[in-house]
Amino acid sequence: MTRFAFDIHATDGKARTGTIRMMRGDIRTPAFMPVGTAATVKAMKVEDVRAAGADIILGNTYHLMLRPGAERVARLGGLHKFMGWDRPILTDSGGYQVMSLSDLRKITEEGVTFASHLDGSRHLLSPERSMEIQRLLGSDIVMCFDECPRADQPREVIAKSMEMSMRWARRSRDAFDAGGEQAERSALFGIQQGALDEGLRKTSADALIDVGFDGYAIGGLAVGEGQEAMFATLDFAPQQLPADRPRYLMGVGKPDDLVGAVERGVDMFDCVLPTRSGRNGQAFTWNGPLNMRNARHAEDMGPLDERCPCPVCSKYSRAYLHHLHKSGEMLGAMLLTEHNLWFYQQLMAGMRAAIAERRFAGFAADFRRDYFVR
RNA sequence: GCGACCGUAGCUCAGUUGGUUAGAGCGCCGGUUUGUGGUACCGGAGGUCGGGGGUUCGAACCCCCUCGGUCGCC
Repeated sequence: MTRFAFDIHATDGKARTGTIRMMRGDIRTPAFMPVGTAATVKAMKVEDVRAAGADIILGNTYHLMLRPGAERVARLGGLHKFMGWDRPILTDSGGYQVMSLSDLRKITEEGVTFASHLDGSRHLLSPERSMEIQRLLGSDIVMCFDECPRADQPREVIAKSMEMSMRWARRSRDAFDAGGEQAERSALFGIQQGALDEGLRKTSADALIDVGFDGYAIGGLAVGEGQEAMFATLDFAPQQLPADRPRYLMGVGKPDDLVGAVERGVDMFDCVLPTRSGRNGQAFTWNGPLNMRNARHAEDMGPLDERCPCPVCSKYSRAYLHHLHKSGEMLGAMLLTEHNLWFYQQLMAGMRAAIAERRFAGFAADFRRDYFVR
């Protein structure tokens, strides 16, 4: 069995399409990974996540270490068995969540001590502990423990943070390699930092390449800098990373972000948007996003999206979805989440096919024409 | 017929020693959400304070009349 391989089937401009082969299954790229933070893609059964077209989902070190605890998940047979998903799982390392969720963070060379958002209890997360937790979870793609600074910081702060993340990347590599049998079944990705700065991004990429990883993530984007700045960074950042390895843009994004990033050479994505927005009434369609709470849907018996073959669009009306969301019914969250995941997966499938047939530019133009109507 | 209490935003209500542009929750209208703190967050519209008269520099608040409602007593 292949531990990890990345075959690129076709390229079109900077865009590529391929397959990542892992022991638990193949991942078609460009890939979108639904976020399943706490051992669940919220509001979705795993069989429905798969039916939507997902090859891989994401889980979280930070959340699972706090509840139910990594050691408990291990005793229960690992994350896959625990949640009923037998395909690949990528686990985030906790670096981002420590920044975005916890209080009382104290960052040292050793790692980060922080207070849990659940009960205020103190915890330490370091490269070594993050690798251990991800091993206990049984992760397929393990992420290096990094620090994700806010983008609005001075260059020297960004630089110092990036340099520490690069030292942590080497420690993550060493700890991962010491993980025994689990290391022989899983892959480790490094995470490039450096915010919007081309020089820092290059330094970061070279440091990661020197260590050597199965794949390379682009971190520290989509943290408030705006799409224009993000795209400007993606004009150079992916090319600084090895062409024969998957490139993963962390935390992105909106449908138009995904198209623009694939256009610039990105292979993998994850984002809470389709699931979180689904819970809050926003539906993504080929004609742009819709707020299903808006009164104009109240008596619209049409489907969410005429072009969508998903189970929701083939059965339920906009009027019904409007009612469910106005009423706070949980089925509303479930149905919109399911549609949104289908939409995201169809978008990825469309991009893969377009790249394979070398018509990506046309696909992107058609997408933007329809998505930004009105 | 008499008495008490009550009438403030679409709904339920807050608002006294009378004092700046009358508030809340819900509802309504709209927006936001990017390596997820699962019913979130942000903004907006909306009121002749039942009606009329009076007192006062000034009334949702005090006085009189009136309309409507609830309860109680004859």
